[in-house]
Amino acid sequence: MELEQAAKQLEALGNKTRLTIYRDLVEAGRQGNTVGEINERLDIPPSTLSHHISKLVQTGLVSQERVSRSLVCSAEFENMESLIMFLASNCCADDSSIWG
Amino acid sequence: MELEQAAKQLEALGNKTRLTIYRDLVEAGRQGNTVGEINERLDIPPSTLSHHISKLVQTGLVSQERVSRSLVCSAEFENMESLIMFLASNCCADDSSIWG
DNA sequence: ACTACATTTCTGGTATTTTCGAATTAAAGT
DNA sequence: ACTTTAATTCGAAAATACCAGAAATGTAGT
Repeated sequence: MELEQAAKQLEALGNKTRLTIYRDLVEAGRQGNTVGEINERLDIPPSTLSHHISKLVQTGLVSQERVSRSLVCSAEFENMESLIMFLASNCCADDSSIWG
Repeated sequence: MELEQAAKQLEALGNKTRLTIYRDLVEAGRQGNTVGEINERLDIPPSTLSHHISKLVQTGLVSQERVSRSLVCSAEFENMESLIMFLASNCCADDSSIWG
């Protein structure tokens, strides 16, 4: 992964609200959650929520798929893994210390 | 690690300049780099650089120690590892897929 | 005390982010 | 076509981030 993309993903996660949203999606697993469900659970106004989700989608950490009237959001686990890999290989002293 | 602290650290790393600074410190290893060395290598104006480093220090990702007239900055590897652990355990589908 | 050096803090300007109500678009049922 | 539901986009305010020159601070040598 390139530094610039990593920085953008880190920035997207570097906000309490968005990190909470992302974690909620992780908990939901592959099947994801609709925007409405996230809204109900976390009590974030629709427009605010939409912007935050949009930021996560832009960076590839979350994907969206329309199912009838709802938009289902899912965590993109593979991209998160890539980000973690980036941090471990570029930002750690020695991989063995953490991967061992 | 708590969500709020993780968000702050992610935010600190979620900036191209700061992520570059941090990587530079990782490369320098335990012995670190003085602010002046970072300044020379990355060509960032002193005041700007100082602010960025300060943000990294605030979140615990970097530490500073005065050595004579210079300030030596070092990456706090253990805190970075904690952050990676947080991401892997709270923000990934299944640890086994990445730690295997 | 004076000078040089290393870095921070001050200051101010510009840009971006965050927030959220209101208006709008999209989809589905009646 | 009309209504309801689901979510986005618009618009505008407040807060925060970013940048960098100038001034101040701390440290060491003369």
